[in-house]
Amino acid sequence: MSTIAKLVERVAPSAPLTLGPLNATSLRDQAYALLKNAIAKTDIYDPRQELRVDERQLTSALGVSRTPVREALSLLEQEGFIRTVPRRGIYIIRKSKREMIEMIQMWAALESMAARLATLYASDAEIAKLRHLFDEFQNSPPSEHLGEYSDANIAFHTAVIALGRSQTIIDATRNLLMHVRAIRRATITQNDRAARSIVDHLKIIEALEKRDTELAERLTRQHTLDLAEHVDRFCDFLG
Amino acid sequence: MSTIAKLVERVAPSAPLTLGPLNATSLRDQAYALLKNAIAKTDIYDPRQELRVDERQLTSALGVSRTPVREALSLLEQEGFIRTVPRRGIYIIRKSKREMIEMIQMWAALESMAARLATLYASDAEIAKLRHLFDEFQNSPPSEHLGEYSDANIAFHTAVIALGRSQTIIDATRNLLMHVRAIRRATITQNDRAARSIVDHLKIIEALEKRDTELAERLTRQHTLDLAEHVDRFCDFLG
DNA sequence: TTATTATTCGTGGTATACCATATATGAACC
DNA sequence: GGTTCATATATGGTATACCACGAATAATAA
Repeated sequence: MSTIAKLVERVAPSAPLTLGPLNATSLRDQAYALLKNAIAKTDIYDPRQELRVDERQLTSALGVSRTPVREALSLLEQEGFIRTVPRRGIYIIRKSKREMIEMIQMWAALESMAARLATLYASDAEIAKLRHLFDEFQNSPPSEHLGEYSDANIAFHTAVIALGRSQTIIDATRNLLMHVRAIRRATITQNDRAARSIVDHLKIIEALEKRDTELAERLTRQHTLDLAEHVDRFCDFLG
Repeated sequence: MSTIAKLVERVAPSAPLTLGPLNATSLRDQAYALLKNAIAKTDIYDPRQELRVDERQLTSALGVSRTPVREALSLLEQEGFIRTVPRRGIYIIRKSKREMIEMIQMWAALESMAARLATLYASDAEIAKLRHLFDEFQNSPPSEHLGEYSDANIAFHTAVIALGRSQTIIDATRNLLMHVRAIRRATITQNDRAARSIVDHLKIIEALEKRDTELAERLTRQHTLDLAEHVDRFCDFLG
């Protein structure tokens, strides 16, 4: 049984007797969500990780036919998570270092635009909430809670994007996050980056509060471009 | 026969006797490309335009079964070009004004990042080519050749993005272009925007030539944000 | 043993039949 | 004539059988 298949839970485990709409969403969408979650949870950069996805094995594991599974896989392929090679198999894609850097640069472009929009359209209350994300790290240095800080770090960037109120940008960054998240986690422990990033974040929050459009945009962009630069230098474990 | 179906040509018209690989690409990909082209050529904002897509009609028009057509439609749905309503039908999506503005803003974010990258990585020769796009408009005002100028305008923006050498950004903007193109064409005739835009373009080219990263980025962003602003004011024909 | 050929098997791709249900149609009744 | 209910139809969703092709394996010859 493949490693991915193990992560997958059955769609309908032991069918409880709840009434109501039995299947609000299509099997295709369920399979899509399930697979995407499985991929997100997998550390695809672990060299020992099996990257093969067995289509027919999935269908039996999910208890559905090939059709909805194949449609879900088609979507994932278009999003760049997997690649299907005719008569060879379906494989989870391991992004190269260059691709990872490009994705971070694109993230920088979108988040900085979101920051710009946030200075124009977000409410004071919404911006104020950003500070709370780091309340617990005010007195104790983040280096002591790297796991929690990493989550807060990602939550911060996601929140800034949400403040921009552009559903288009929010949607576009959702998939990017899946790829970038692993790198953010890995690099947070390097070079005291946690402590530095919290300084940057506070400056960004201040710029947003002052409604300084250009500054908020520039700081946000530069903060993420720094990550791209860091990956370029220190993440040679990527292809 | 639906309007879309009329635009679709048969996949294999009268099968010429050329040897070689008969079907290099899968039927799914062929159907996908065909449908996307058909949608691109359709003026979906013409109120008389039929937006219904008949799945079974398509299969007979293309001479293939439902499976590859359905997979192609799935991809187009995920890209936001169509929407399938269970037991109702499949419809081409007409973007709302807000969505259009968001897409233009996202375009601004990505193209300005590409301009930034271009100042760092593009060659002088590549940047020089940008000027040629407007050679024919140097002496005669663009208002006399709006059709050609509109094409050159779009070519310019696409070229700037290509100079950034980020395949990720290039791919991401390709779909955006399909939506934004119609608006660029429509607005080029308004408010003497053609003449103004050519001035902006020349300034952007100069900034790229001078390798002024911040300036090139800012000018590019502002130029496209101006379009968003213009659409917000004058394009009420959008939902 | 090694090289070559034949065969099997696994894979993704495609065609097709069937299903569930919302809508449309029309018949029956008041 | 209008309302209600039963039936038919159309549509997207799903299951399944089959296909073509290449890789892996086995069989065979040198």
